[in-house]
Amino acid sequence: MSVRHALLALLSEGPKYGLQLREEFEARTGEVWPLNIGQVYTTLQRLERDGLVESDGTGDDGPQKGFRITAGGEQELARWLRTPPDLASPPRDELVMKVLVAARVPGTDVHDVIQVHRRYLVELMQQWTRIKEAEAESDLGLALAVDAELFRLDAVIRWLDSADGRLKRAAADLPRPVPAALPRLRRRVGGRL
Amino acid sequence: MSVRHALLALLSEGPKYGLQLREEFEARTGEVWPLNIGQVYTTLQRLERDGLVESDGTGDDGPQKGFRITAGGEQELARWLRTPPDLASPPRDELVMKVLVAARVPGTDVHDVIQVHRRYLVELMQQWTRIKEAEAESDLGLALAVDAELFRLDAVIRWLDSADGRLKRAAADLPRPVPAALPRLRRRVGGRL
DNA sequence: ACAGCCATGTAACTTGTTACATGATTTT
DNA sequence: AAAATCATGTAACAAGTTACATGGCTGT
Repeated sequence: MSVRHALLALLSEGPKYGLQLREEFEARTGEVWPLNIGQVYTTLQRLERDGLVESDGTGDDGPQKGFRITAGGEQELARWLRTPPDLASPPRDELVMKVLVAARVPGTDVHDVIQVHRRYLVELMQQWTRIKEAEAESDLGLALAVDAELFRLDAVIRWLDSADGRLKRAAADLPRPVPAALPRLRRRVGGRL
Repeated sequence: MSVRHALLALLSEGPKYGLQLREEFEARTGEVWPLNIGQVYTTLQRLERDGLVESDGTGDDGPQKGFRITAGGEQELARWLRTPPDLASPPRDELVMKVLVAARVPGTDVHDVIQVHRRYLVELMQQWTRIKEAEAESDLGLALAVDAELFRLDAVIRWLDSADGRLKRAAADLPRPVPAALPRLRRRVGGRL
């Protein structure tokens, strides 16, 4: 749902063709987010089907087949830009899932699992930091994209540490607290917009 | 790729059937991550196809059709728990994309877009905090899941603030710095494990 | 002439979602 | 007997990935 709107945004600056869209997408994200070319074409097809873009004669049945955004497309783009992503039921983070689930797999030490991942995350942050120092000064998109990743990784590391603490405390307090079958209540957050 | 392994982990504690897997998954994540029941069944089919789980006679062709993990499944689970997620080319965050892309959509004020989303994120954090205060004491899974979300949201907010600053500075320094066509270099990070 | 690139596309697959269909058992 | 809930599944779709096929143009 994200790439779709990004392409729409690029087209709002003027007609573009497939490969060009990929290049501009990657340029704006400092080459940090590669974009599959196959997806560009299939996404363009769906956008056309939904009436958000249309072919602008040039290069039909040839190279550099241009697309232009429609009025409906402009409208959808404006809507998207002001609508917060649906964070209501949060994305299932893989690392979080590992920890939640590893805590009870027989023969597995959760703290081991946590530390293995923590080391990897710290190393990743160092790599991104090096890239940022070397190149981000001249490339705003790169700086923003790398920052986003650094903030994200930092948050994950801090969560791992807090989870490690919580799990240690829980293990000390009650050896096996297993609240096996609780009454089910489904949580609902957000949804106001 | 995440749910698949979570189910495997649940089955490593003993045979389970479909609905039961959903219930236990949601219990461990404090009901914060709802799990679609349809996905449970299709994932079980794929796991069986791949030889990671097998049906344990009980309830075949009836209700409570049990599955048990195979040796291959145990092995795959252990591998997964120690393999860091591929963070090399980072996930395309929708909010980050909006900002990177909104910066240049004609007739759009990036700072507006940023502030709209910032307000929403702060409100979401407050909601999660309330839930945590009310219920997390008695539910470790919920506490961990909510913490993960709080850390994540906090990171996003801080990134929004830093991006806002960066964009303001960039606008002041050079009115339109557009480095239109840079030499393409694709970034590679990680990949060591 | 041929290698290499630019450019567009298609096929097959995975993960995930929603909605619907179908029975069996339990509750009222 | 009807309604609710438990339980399993299927169909159709969206988004994303990889790999392959095809053709035009360019430089050697």
